[in-house]
Amino acid sequence: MDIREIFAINLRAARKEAGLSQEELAYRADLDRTYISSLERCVYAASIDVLDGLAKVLGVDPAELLRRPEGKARAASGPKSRKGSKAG
Amino acid sequence: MDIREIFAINLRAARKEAGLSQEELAYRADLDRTYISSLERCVYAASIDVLDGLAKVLGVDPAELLRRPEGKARAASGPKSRKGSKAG
DNA sequence: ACTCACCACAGAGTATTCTCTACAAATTCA
DNA sequence: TGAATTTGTAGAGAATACTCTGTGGTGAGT
Repeated sequence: MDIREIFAINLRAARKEAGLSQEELAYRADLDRTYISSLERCVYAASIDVLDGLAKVLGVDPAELLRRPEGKARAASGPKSRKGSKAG
Repeated sequence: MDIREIFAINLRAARKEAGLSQEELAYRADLDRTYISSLERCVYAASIDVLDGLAKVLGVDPAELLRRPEGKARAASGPKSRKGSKAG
């Protein structure tokens, strides 16, 4: 599990915990909405300045956002083809 | 205390702890020597990829490098004017 | 004085992050 | 089904991280 993924997972979790949309978080952290989206999809490696800004808004410690999730969530690696069971 | 400073302090401490020079650390982490120097002087905001690479080489947790030093270190702020008016 | 190892610092170039605009899929609500 | 909200994604440009090269300063050992 790479550091971007750890960060992405923690970021999304903390964001939801705070009850914020990507847009609202972006606004408060003075960042772009699409960039938040990218971070949660591991597109970029955020700088520690960005990390710090997000942590402040989310009310967590910066180091917390890089902490590898304990349960380790091996299953979360790939959403396989979830399209099949649509049955609609 | 800004996040770059926290990182700089922790990086330098971990590096010395590991008994490495900036050059040796740079080599092992596949980074440039002058860049390591810059990071320890808060010139740049490292990306989390770099942070992760350095943490691996130094044998510490990535989150550890962002952990605010306990205690304080308020005194270490500035090397006063050590120039001594050299005058050409 | 000389060498050696280590570090600060600057300038220019390359690579990557981050912003902005725009469109579309997914989700929620009525 | 339809409207509002949220998120994914793409492309182009501005900002900044990161590399490479070179200069100089400091302290230890000879």
